[in-house]
Amino acid sequence: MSEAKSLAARPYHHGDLTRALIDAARRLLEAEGLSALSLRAVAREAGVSPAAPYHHFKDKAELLDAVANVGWELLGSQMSAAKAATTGMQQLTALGIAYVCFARDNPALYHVMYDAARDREEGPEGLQDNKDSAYCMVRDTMIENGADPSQDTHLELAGVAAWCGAHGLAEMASFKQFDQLKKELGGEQPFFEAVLNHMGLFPKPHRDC
Amino acid sequence: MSEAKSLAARPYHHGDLTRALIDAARRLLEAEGLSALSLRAVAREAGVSPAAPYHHFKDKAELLDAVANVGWELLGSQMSAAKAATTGMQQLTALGIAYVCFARDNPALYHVMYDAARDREEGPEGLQDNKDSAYCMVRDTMIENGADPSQDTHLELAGVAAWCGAHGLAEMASFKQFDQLKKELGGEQPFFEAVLNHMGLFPKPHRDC
DNA sequence: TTCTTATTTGAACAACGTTCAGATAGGAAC
DNA sequence: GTTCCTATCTGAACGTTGTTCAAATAAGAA
Repeated sequence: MSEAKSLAARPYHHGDLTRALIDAARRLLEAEGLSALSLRAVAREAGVSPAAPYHHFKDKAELLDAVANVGWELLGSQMSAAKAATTGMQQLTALGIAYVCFARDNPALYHVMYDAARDREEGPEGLQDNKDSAYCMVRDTMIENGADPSQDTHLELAGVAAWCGAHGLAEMASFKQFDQLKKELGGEQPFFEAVLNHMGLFPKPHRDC
Repeated sequence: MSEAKSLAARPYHHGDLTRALIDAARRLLEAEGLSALSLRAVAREAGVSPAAPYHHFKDKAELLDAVANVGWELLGSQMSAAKAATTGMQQLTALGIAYVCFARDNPALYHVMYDAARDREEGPEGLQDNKDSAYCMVRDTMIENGADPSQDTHLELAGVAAWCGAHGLAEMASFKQFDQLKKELGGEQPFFEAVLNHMGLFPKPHRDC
């Protein structure tokens, strides 16, 4: 794990340090966790001096923003793949499972994605405009499967509920307190599915019961 | 905002520095946010030297654990009050709303409560055993309102879904992306209520539709 | 080739978490 | 009341962090 040694005789000008820094940050993030992610460590990992990153990012926060964006793209592509592999109503389940599995497999990255969002008090950046965004994909899939697009408020509510529910589950899925329940339900994925089903992931097909 | 000046002639031995440090930390947390919360700043705020806290807490993390515990107690008491002020099925709604409002009113404290939990990879500490805990209160209220305690797995699932949903909503409620929807629904509390209703906060009264 | 500009470095600063020897004081034993 | 013990607190120190800045270096345009 170090770009520094493998490219020992690196030229003075790096070429694409911006990218290299983001990659180094992601490597450290998964290997050592968020608390060990210092700007200096990222520079070290990329094989440059502590001051070098400041010509590519204004801040440590700005580097983390860039990392977060990579995370959103990765999440989007994984959800997209999950949707493509299923049909009909099951697509919504597949999207939810893919979301939670992403968080389980990239816990530190997932944390960074929401930290960046919380600090600037908006939602995550390219999450509503971008067509491949997680949020829009859920919305589109709901419409494709019979939700009524003219009932705008209700549809949006369903989307928000699904988003909140998936996020809550994603953040708590690793708590040991759920181990027993997971076992009873036959594993982690059935647990995810059961919890998501219990929440408003799916638009109600008929009027209230 | 400083214990230091108001008690200028403090004796060499503080009396209850443990408590004073926790209080100072909470004050700084709400005033300056989590990122500004250094151990040195807490010591400064309490009017002692940077080394003093180490005779009361092993770590910065241990101090934050103590702050988190205060937070869980506070949350429990607010939810308890919300439950006492309502009856029947509305108690569940009231519990959910109280939970989300607590997070809205104490964002930094709420963040610390879950950070401490995530770092040690269990759920929050006194959350399942403690009778006044948020989780047990929801469970009890569900049973009091007709949920079947013999269907253990299903009941627990409902509790977990409610917990995840409320947490997700609590963390995202401040995102600007929801401002429009809040307005359409007539304010923040109706928004909370609508989202929580959409999720599995309430056990389904009849068999599936 | 020379000039301009974008990168990169090394040294520096303040702030942080943490440790440790020494100073101080409250309480127990005499 | 004096002596001793021990918990508490301080001051100074160490290594690390985020960030800034002048000076060094290289790449590309003139």
